[in-house]
Amino acid sequence: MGDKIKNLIKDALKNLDIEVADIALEHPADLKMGDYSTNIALVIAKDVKSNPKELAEKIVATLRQTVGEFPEIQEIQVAGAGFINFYLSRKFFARSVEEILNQGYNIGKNDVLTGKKIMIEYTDPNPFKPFHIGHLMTNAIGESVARILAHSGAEVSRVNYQGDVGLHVAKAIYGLLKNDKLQDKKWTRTLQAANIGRAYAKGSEACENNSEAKIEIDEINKKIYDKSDKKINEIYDWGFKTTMEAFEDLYKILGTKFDFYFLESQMAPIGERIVKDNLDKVIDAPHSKMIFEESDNAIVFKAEKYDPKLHTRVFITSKGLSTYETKELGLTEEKFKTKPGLNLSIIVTANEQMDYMKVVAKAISLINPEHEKKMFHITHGMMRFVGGKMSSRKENVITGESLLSDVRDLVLEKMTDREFGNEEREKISDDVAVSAIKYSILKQSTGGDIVYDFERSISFEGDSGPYLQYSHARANSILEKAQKENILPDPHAFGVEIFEVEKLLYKFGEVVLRASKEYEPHYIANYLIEVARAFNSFYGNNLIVSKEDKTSGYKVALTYAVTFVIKTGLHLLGIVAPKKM
RNA sequence: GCCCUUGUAGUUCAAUGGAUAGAACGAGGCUCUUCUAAGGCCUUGAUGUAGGUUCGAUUCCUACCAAGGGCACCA
Repeated sequence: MGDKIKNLIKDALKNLDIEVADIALEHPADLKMGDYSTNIALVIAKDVKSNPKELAEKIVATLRQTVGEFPEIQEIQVAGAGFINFYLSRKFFARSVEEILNQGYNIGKNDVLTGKKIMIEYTDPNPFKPFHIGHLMTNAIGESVARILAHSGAEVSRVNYQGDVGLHVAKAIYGLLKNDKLQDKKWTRTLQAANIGRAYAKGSEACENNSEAKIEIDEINKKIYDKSDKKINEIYDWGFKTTMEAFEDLYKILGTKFDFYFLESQMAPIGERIVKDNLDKVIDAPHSKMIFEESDNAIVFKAEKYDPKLHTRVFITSKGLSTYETKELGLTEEKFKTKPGLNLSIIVTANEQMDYMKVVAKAISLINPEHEKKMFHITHGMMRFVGGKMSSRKENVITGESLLSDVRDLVLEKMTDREFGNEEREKISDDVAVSAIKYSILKQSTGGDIVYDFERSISFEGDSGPYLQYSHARANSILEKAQKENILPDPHAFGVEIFEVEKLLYKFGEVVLRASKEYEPHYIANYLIEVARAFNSFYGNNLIVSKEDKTSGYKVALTYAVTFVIKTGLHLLGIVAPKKM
């Protein structure tokens, strides 16, 4: 529709002997100001030496001569400083409702990424450490972006990258060795994993405050690498399996299914090979710059030579161990190998990793420019909470599991007066809890920090995930009633009134497209709230299912369209929309 | 010190260079013998400071102020 209006304006301008390169057409923020709006008169007024308002009137007069051929357009008006507003017709909205019914859950799809292979890495919790709400944040964003890109036609692979070796594992094993109770196998997988997380916190604390413990932890670390100690090997195998499986349990509830797992220990030798192949290699000869060079017995990359905003980072330590940066080189290569023909490799992390990711990216651009061009880093803000910084090294960490169960309890409390089977009740409480948490993360743009507020994140009112689910469930309940009363959806049985919710529904595809181009789920979250609000208002002011009402079939059709849009939109946020709640 | 984020109602967040800066929470009032009140309706309140570009700036540029993060062997 937008293109049609643009062409219409172009033709009108041509009639007035005005040529323009591009016409900005937008949806006014306020529905009273029309469905589409252009500022073209304001933009070109100066060039054609005219007053914007008069020019707008002139353009509108010309537009009106041809607009009769377009039954979708009801009215064109000049408003404000010289805006031209287009009001769409009753027929247009009815047609858009019909279109949504035809598309069903395919609504909002586009094909800008059709044929593209995209890999997206997110979540990345480390075995032996707690899965905390920071991981929940990365998971929510990554999963949502993955689904949005798939809705734009991309072939998406989900990837998880995890630190299976390193000091954190040694700390956890130290904590376990010092406290047998934390190794108890009689608990559920989830509780065992929580104990391992506790052991990590204890080991970490000991490492900071006790020099003997630090030496012991270093010993353990060596033994983990060379696998020389049977007892440690046993604990390692159990701890690795237990924490990894506990993560899987959580992914199931969260609605994530990874296609590939990469482990740091496996990436290290691949990265080391790349570093060694490029050691002292001179590139960009006139300036005799090198990629990797030796400095203080370590192998480093002096990125500031290429970009003054970057800095030097160590890739291989003086002890010969590869750092995160080197493993990242290996990981990048592995990703492209795993998925031949990969067009885009996305990584989602907190923004504290931004600067060194840039250094790594610079190194890759020198080694393999083709890969670097296909990489994209989505950074999100830090999850912080009232009362200080959260750290899994201390025990003031909120784990994903504990947060979920707290929210679930509140949901169950709220559901006591509704009738459900036990299994159904469990499933719905999971879905609503996940929705409360994910929505509180996804409703804001990904750049900034999130101040974590327990009360707020579990809110079921207003601007929340459960509000969206509730709106969807209510709509479904109406559809059930309509079915019982044998009122079929009929997109042609409309009356004169145009409901606000109709004016929102047809924009869904544009919102998905924008979210997909900018990797920003919050556009969808905000849009869905608007739709839900408009629907709830419609619901409150209209009797939808009614034998006496000749337009009831249309209202039912509209309600169907709302469920398709909300359910599909929630899916793109990684949230399930239950039929009842 | 240098680099990167971010500064919007009391609070948490929106606003593809546009019109009267939107929500939600909070506070106050109304609303369920019609389809789920986790709802609806009404009232209340904000662009860090100083310049610049522009017909028009929350948005772009510069400086300053404030918060957070990063800057060599942790990830």
